[in-house]
Amino acid sequence: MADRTDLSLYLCKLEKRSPFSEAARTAFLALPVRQEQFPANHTIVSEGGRPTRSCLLTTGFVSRNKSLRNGQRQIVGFHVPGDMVDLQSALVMVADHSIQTHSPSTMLTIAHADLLEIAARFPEVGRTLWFDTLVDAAIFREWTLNVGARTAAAGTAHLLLEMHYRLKTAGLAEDGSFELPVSQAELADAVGISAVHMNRSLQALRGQKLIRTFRKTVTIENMPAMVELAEFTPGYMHPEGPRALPAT
Amino acid sequence: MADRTDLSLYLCKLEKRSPFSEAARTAFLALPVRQEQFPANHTIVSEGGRPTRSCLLTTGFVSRNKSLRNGQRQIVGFHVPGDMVDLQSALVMVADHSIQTHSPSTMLTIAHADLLEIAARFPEVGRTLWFDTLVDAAIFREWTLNVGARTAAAGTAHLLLEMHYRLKTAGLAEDGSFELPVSQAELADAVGISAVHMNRSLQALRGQKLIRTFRKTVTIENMPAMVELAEFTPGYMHPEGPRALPAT
DNA sequence: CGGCGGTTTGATGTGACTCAAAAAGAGTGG
DNA sequence: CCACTCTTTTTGAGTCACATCAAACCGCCG
Repeated sequence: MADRTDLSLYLCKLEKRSPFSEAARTAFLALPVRQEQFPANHTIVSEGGRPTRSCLLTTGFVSRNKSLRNGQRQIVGFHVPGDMVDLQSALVMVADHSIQTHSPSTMLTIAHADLLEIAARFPEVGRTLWFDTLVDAAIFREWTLNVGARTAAAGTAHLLLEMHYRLKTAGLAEDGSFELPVSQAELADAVGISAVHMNRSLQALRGQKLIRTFRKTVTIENMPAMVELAEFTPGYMHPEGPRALPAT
Repeated sequence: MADRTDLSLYLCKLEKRSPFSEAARTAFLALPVRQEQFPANHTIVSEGGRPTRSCLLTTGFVSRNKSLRNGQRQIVGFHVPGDMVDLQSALVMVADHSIQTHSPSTMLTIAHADLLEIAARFPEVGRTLWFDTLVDAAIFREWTLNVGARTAAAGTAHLLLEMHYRLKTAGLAEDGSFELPVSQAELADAVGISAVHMNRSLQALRGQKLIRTFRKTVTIENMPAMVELAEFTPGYMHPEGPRALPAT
């Protein structure tokens, strides 16, 4: 799970969903990658930019956000190691949102042309990347619900549960504990509330002994109550993987 | 643009983005479809359901929504004729949201197996469907911004502008006028505000002579002011189409 | 030790919600 | 064409969740 300079981390995740042929696996691992390092709070892609490579996050923490003229920022998603952060740029030419690190991060970048080529050559690879995009979209939908319909406390709880779930899947959480290198102001931008109110929502969760925080580590103390409050059901992330390929 | 019992409507839209080979075009039009009719306010897919066919909307108006236990409902997207409403179910087995008609609608449905098969056989088809999903995701992101960061009036304006833009692209709007067969309560669920507040937001827009409404017809009277208020930039829908396929 | 980003607290304002009921349309059947 | 019902829109009043502003506090780093 540690720092890798090859794509096996991502391959592993993809194949957990549906296996590749031997040839696809070989070609995938042979994709030319470039490793890049970024400091914390660094903007990797800006809204309106035209990235030329897609990024696989191997260590660190990044977010995707959009902003309004008045300075209001909305974080529309977080990414954890093992995520293809900028898969969409493979096909979409101009970025409709920014991507930013929250802790020092390392990425493996792949040229779009290479990604499209392997997707075209091996249908199972294309299908899996498409599925990745579908899961991404499902997470955005849930986030809309979070921001639009849930109360501040429930939305916050939901965000924490999602991050816990995803980090655990990536092997980066234990016993309901995980590192969240994100300030309260940033969490607020993700849930669509003010920083002050985020602070008070977290206090409420702590007061009810649902969570505990120390430095940037969050511990979920009462998982059932959190799940109940947030109405969290991880099904929307589709851990079951994609539909099996029709027999050919 | 009218009622068609074949897929040429959708093919047309897809090929405006990037052309298919002759063989792909033929295979696409030969996909076995089934035409289905639904009345208004009919639930086509329920959250948790397992649809077996994907739907292309040919006439009517539908939405995708998720709800909370307390009855709060969030509409996460609308669809206009020419949209593949349920493309995602081709790969994702269990629906994470419901799909509902708002006016009498007719759909062409395609078996998932057929869709996956043609996507695998013709890389350009797979790529185009993937792109469709990417645009879908981009719209969800903008919607999150709408619900989380914009004020009620600006969010409402943005929603109206997006619907106008998409309907116009589908040839269903003229001179800033379009049919929106959706009640104010439903619009409220889309913008994440109460029905009463939606009513007052619409009154505000009317009061400033930005829009006019008659029955279910909305007319945008002052396009520049609306665009300014909503900070609407259609770029997020990526009308430029996908990146060109790498020369093989 | 001073400066700095982040967290916490308090006070006050307001945008949006809820409840309730009237008014206006739309659909149905006689 | 009217009477009836049902839905949708509109209005008013009272309340609450959340925003804003401002200042204090804290841990961290140089």
